[in-house]
Amino acid sequence: MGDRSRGVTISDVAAHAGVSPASVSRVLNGRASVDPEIVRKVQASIATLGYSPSLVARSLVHGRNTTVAMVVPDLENPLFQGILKGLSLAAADDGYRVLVADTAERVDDEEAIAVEARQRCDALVLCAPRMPEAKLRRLVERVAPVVVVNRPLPDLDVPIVGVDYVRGIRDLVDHLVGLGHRRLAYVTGPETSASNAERLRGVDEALAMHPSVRIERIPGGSRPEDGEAVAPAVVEVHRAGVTAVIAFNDLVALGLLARLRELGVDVPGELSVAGFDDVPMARYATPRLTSMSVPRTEIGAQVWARLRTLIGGGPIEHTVLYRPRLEARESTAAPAAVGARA
Amino acid sequence: MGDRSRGVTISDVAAHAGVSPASVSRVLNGRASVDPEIVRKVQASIATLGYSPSLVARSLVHGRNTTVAMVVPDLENPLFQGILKGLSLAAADDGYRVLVADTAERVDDEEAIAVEARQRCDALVLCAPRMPEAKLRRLVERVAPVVVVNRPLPDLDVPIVGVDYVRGIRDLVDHLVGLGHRRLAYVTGPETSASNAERLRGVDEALAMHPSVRIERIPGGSRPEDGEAVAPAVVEVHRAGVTAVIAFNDLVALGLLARLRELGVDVPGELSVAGFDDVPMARYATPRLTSMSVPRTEIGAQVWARLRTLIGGGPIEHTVLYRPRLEARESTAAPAAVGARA
DNA sequence: CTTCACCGAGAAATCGCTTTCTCCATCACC
DNA sequence: GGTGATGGAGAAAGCGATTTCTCGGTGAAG
Repeated sequence: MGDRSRGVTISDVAAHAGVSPASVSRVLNGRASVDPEIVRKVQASIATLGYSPSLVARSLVHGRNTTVAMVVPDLENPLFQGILKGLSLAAADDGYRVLVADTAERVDDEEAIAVEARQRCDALVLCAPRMPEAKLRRLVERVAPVVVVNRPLPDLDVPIVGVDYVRGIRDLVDHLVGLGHRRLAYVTGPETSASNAERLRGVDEALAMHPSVRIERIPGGSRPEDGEAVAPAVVEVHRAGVTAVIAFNDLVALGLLARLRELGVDVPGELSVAGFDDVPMARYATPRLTSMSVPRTEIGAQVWARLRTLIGGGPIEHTVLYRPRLEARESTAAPAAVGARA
Repeated sequence: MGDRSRGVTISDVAAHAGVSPASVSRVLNGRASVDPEIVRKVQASIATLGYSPSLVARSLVHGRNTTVAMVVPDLENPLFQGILKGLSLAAADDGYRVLVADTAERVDDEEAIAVEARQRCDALVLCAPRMPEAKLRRLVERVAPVVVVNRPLPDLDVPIVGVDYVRGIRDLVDHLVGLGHRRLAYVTGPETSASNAERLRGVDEALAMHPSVRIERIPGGSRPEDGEAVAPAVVEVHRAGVTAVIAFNDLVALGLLARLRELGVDVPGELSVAGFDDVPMARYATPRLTSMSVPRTEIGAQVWARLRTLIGGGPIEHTVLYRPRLEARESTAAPAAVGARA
């Protein structure tokens, strides 16, 4: 590991400088006052020998790694990328590094991967949108300290940082209703996805608040391909009177948009389309995609803040949910002047 | 670290099972034959105590971590994400984990970050497209074993995995020329970027092969914003006769595409646009973006293969360059029926 | 029946560092 | 000038595993 200097150890330095290893350690860590002469000699020896201390040995003594792990279902998802980036940068400021563990969407392996990752680190960040809740609860206890992302876990002592999907969907529906839409459709995410469940709650709440509105559900997915695949179904509901579609996320929305264009559906002229997450590409889509913006890197930074507290023996901080912000762009507009009532 | 079970050590297990720590270790690692009765007892004790061995202690003994680090300038870049993903999955198959170090494009910190990351790991993957070559060469020697991504470093003993940008650009130009274009433009990447330099070489070689072709250079960048910003300049050269544009990468191309649409330029009717990298979103752009596909995750896997060899004390394997594959989509087409000669 | 090779299990050394403990010397103060 | 407080440096004890070394016991061979 730190062995790039071919195994020169603290004892080598000590010998070379004619002092004890303890003194070298003191010089290294500045923990106690040391004779300036010794400091000088030790530093000289360190330079000469090209010594650099073994972090592993240090870790063994201190019982910590200054490393945390983040478990994600799919590194190619822009949301997780953003969180990883924010986490990684924030952690770096405190001298911590982040290890990534991509579970490649294999839900069954998630637990084992998380436990293994935890072994190597001081703490864990868990993004496991598909893991069954009971399993997740057990896991969380095993791997503490841990911060959970985007999973509500009521009554469990674990810090959670997430997105208020319920509110986000409500706000998005409000936006569309405000534009005059009364018949909407929601292209669902993966069935087992917790954040999809949240979004569905948002749909329900929105329906409760807008009695005159109807929202169809169309089984979708989480990737652009899913968006493409669902396009015919969307066209169908559109024919039946739906004037606006909310996709599970931007990836789906972008796929959908591409396919709709090919199917000759004018967005937003005939049909409004909105996504969720506001991925970087959303604003470069054609038309520029209306989306609910989620502060990805900020979430990552917040996760780190929670984790750091935990590692330092601090209290389990409160759950924090970020409220997505509407980014109204070109893909949503008032419905064509047909009967606006359903 | 593995301390989730509150510091139960191998000695605790040994005591509980009434055997020596050495035996517990043997049972754990299956290195030698052990009395079945002891095995049973030890396993029982392990289960009872919820013991799990400290990876750090192991690392200290073995002198390795089973962890490698990847240094990237920007985790939000789809290319690096793909490589990270491929690397991470391939490494996981061999029981290795990947630590990420995002340098946030701060070229000056790259060296320090790399060295620090290397301390924690058995090996390094270096993506440093902007680092001055001399500096990179020095660094590479310090942090070995290391694999370098996307940087040609002639005569240096280091495995390199990369993309043949030169060839890629040539092929892309061929594609455009084949469509009938004679006057092209290349929107450059960051000035200090090594892969931009490669692309420029590709441009030169292409020019040499097509004497009748002219290629303007337009200073650009590497992000969608840069693509948007450069749009007016592109329009200008278009007015002057350019019929096809190659962007440094897809992100730039996508930004450009969005802006061109707003400027009323028909792609590919009036102007063909091509990107590079074939990011996931390329095929969902409007029009679907022609690009040079780069096997991102495959590169990551290949990087791991090289790294593993190196870690195992194997030879420095040869440089491997992936030749990008043309993904001809809708954004490129034959030029409008004006004079096809420049 | 004795001797030797072999095998399995515990004791102990080791990995490279930090930290406590111990000791010696210096200083201040009475 | 003697004594206690102080401080700085080395010795040694961990941290938690692995691995070598050592030794006692068993089985086979002479």
